[in-house]
Amino acid sequence: MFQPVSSKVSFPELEDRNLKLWKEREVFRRTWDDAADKPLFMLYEGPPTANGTPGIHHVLARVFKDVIPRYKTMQGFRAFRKGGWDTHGLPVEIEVEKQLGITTKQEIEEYGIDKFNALCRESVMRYVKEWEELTERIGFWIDMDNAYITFDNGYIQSGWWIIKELWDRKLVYQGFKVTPHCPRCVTSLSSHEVSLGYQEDTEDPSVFVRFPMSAEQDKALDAVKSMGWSDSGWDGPTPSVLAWTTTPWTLTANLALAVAPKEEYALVASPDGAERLLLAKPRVEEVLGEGWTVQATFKGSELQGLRYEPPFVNATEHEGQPFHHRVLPADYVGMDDGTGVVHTAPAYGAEDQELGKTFNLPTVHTVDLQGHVTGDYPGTGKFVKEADVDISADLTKRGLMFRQEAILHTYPFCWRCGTPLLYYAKPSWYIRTTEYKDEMVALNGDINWHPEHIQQGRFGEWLRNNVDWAISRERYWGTPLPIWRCDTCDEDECFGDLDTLRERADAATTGALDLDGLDLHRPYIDEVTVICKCGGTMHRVPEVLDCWFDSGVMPYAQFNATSSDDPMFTGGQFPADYICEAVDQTRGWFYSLHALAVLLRNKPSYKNVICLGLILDDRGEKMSKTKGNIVEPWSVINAHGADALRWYLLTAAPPGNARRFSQDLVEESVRKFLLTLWNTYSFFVTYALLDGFEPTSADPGEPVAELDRWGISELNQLIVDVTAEMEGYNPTDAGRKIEAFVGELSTWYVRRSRRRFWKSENDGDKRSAYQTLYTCLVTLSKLLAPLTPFIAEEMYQNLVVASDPSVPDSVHLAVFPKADTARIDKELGEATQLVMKVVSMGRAARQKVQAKVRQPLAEVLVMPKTAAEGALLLPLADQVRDELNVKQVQVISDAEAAKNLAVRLNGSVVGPKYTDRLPSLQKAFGTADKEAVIKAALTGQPVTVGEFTLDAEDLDISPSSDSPFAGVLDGGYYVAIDTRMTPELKQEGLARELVHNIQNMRRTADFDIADRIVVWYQCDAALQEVLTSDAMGEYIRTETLAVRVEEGTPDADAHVETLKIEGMELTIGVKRAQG
RNA sequence: GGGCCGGUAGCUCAGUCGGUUAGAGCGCAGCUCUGAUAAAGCUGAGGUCGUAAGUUCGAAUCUUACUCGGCCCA
Repeated sequence: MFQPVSSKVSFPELEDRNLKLWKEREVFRRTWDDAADKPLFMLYEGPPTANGTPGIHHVLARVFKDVIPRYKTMQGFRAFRKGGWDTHGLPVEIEVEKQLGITTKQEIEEYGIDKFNALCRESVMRYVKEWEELTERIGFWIDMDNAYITFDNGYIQSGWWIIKELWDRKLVYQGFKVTPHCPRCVTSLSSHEVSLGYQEDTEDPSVFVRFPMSAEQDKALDAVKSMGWSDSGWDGPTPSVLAWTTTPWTLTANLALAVAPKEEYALVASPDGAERLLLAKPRVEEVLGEGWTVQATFKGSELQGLRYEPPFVNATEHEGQPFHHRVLPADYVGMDDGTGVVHTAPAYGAEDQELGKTFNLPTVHTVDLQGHVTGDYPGTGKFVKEADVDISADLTKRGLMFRQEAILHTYPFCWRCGTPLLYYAKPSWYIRTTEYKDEMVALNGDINWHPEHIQQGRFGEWLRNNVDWAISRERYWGTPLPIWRCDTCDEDECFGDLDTLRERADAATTGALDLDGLDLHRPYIDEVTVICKCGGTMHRVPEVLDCWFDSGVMPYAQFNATSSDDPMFTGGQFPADYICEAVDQTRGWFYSLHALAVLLRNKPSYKNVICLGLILDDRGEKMSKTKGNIVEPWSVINAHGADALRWYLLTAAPPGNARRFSQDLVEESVRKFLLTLWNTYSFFVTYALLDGFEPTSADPGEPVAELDRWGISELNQLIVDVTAEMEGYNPTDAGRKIEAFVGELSTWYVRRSRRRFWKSENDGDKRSAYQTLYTCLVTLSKLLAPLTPFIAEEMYQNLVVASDPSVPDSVHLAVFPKADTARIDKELGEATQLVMKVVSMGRAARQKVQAKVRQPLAEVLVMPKTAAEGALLLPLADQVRDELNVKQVQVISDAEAAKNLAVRLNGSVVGPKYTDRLPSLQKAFGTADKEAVIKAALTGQPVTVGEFTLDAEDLDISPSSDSPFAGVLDGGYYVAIDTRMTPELKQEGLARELVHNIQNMRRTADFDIADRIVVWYQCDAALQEVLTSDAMGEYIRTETLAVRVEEGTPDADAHVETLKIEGMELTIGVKRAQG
């Protein structure tokens, strides 16, 4: 027998109960341990950082991560779900800096790297407990007991192995990376820190500088010939390229001039002909004003290779070859400011550096890390902003300054100390991902992206514009870069494992260290020195690896793999079947996973990915700590429960879209879906208990009742749909379809079936109704299990486990439903939709004439749109009759319908159309055969009235007011009720009115549904006639479970009310019958 | 400045291949029904489908430009 289920429910309590049940029965563990023979389904958990409390956006990701493995488990897979923690990186260090009240690297080193890193280690796991609690509470099943942690030695060694693999393939190199740098703090700033310090209206110099073309040029260059160059030099004044900059100090490091390859450039001569300048044609007038004449024009691409004289001598050779300063093409050059020629100093601009890499330019520094000019330049020794003055003066003196002004613009300053930031190229370690760009792009095509547009859009775009991946950071708390450099000969060597390192370690200095027990972090690993082949001593380079590298090695490091023969590669643990993160991971984890897998295995590392949009607040703004609009997940969960939150997050919006979040919307989704489901469930259990219904596991066979056949048909269609959506990684539409089904189950199936459960005979029809509803509820519990695991478990336990010990003891160990497509009856589905349409129109018709549904009527007329629909409707006429409370349903033709309709000209259409001919049309229309006109118009045919041909739009058809039928016309359907009353109908109406009132009294008196009662009444003759008539009296007793209905004074303890029915007053008393 | 996504009722969202009258839920107003419901039903108010142009017999849907919002990059 089932446990009774109240319609009142607290979802949070229900969830606590089931959390305990899962724990006691070890359900999650058994999905793995008892499934050793099943195929693996791999989830890779993108590790969160546990140095802050989880927010609602984390819940979003965790719910979507959870849904798919739960579904796959029920489909017969062994779902691998190992948790993980991201523990390294700058945010952790900044947190500790705050704690210590320090801000610079120097202070960290003074404090002691060992102590600093110990604090980092502590800090990063500070909120692990909160994360674990929330994870468990929302029902995200992931193995947190065996989570991988990126700071573990085992994890670090996997990273080392991968660096070594890439190193051996010559894919790791040291180059320069331009970063925003604070010369006072002597440190790089993260992009987040930079964005804290932008200042508008900063005054800076704005200088236009001549770059005279070199006397020596490449003979192959057509452009220089047309400018008048030959072996003997320039014919006429030497032309100069004109370029613009706001940082004169970077001119000391100028190595190239960049032009837009697709734009047009012009060689122009000054009005007096003494000067010739080359710049972008669209910029000529704005920069030079009027009077300059165009001598020749060139595509930017034609200028590539043009040699010029740099303002300062800074490089004459590179990699053993003579170096010449040249014009080079770059897509980033714009036409909106400057001269369309961009001065390029690879050491002091990110784009400059990229261009430098493309064309193999050296990186020449003329400024030190404190921002002081070095070498032999104007202003040497001064801070760059002061040196600007000296440099400008020098250029003016040498005639290279074309124009000098000042501008106001937005410039970044250090958020800590207010010093202007410099973009500065620092040595950095790279992985040569560009070598595998084509493979990365191609293999991205094998990944199943949701939403699809990310694949060729944001992610594809990112891959196509790939630049080498900078993987090192000059910091402390991170995986140390396993590269040692010789003090003597500068040789670098990479160590991929501890054994090799141990063999090569310098016993004299390292001997005392126990490598196996060593914390592989700084500063300890830095103490290990190695003897170089040259005999010198090698020290580890100071850098640590970026935490994105940590995340990218996760597929291998979570198994502590240290070789490409590791069993994980052949055991199905790679690649992942599924990952899920928010869209901000496009350049983060999605990329780091993909890049490393392509480089290492020439394979994608995930097959399917759901890429989630951001969560915004209820006003559509991004949630952030500073705005204070963060929604705390616990308050939502405590108020509405985890299933409610899950359901809302899963179904309210497509996962890829940015979405607004508000607690009100969660509440709405509870009311709309969870409560409807619960009430249906509660209804079933309540009546099943009354009737002693026991489910059988045997297939009850084809149900007899049309309604049951419909329910089962819709249910099987639902299984087909939900399975398809889940297989397509679309839990949102799966959920929406379930919601639609539950709605119809509750408001159509159950409402229509109420009397079948309520009637006293325990016959086959009743049993069929129970069996149908039972089947629907049990199937729903399984379909819902991945989405709302708690309520699904609650229903399954009570409906299935309690009465059948042979089934799995948790819905999450059960098999996902399989559709019986033979039971899907599409025609019946359409017919039922039609019934709903007709019933809806019938109610509208009743409403029009204020005819209560409680009052039976003789007949309803239905004109369907097509004859075929009429045939579809007829077998279900009973349902229409019942819903509309009429004695008869008649399907009628257009012609018959026309009798009850009126037609007039649609003035607003006909008026403008016929203007002055309107009176004669009206005359003709007045004498026309109205029924013929209506009939034609209903079928959409044009109709001839006198000399006029009228279309449907010219006519306005409406139910006729002088017909006894009150009708409604909508979309080609006509439904009309017969408003004529007979004494019998009237009496029946009164009887129903009495039943209605007595039922209300039962409820007010708080009787149990099954209580038998005694009824007393005092009323006038008309009502008494109803109460005492054979047919109606019996009907009233049956409906109200009355053992006696008698005239007289109620017992003193009866519940008594005085009522008015149809203007007639009566007094009724009700009381529980004895025994 | 570049890339991607979105803009449909007061709110949250559907809208299939371009095709009849652009829908649902919530909210609001009125009515009805009800011994499962914290429900449900009916009616009404509420829409320039972001704007404009184009393609087409026909555009919420396709194309282009613009605009607003969001994200990423520079």
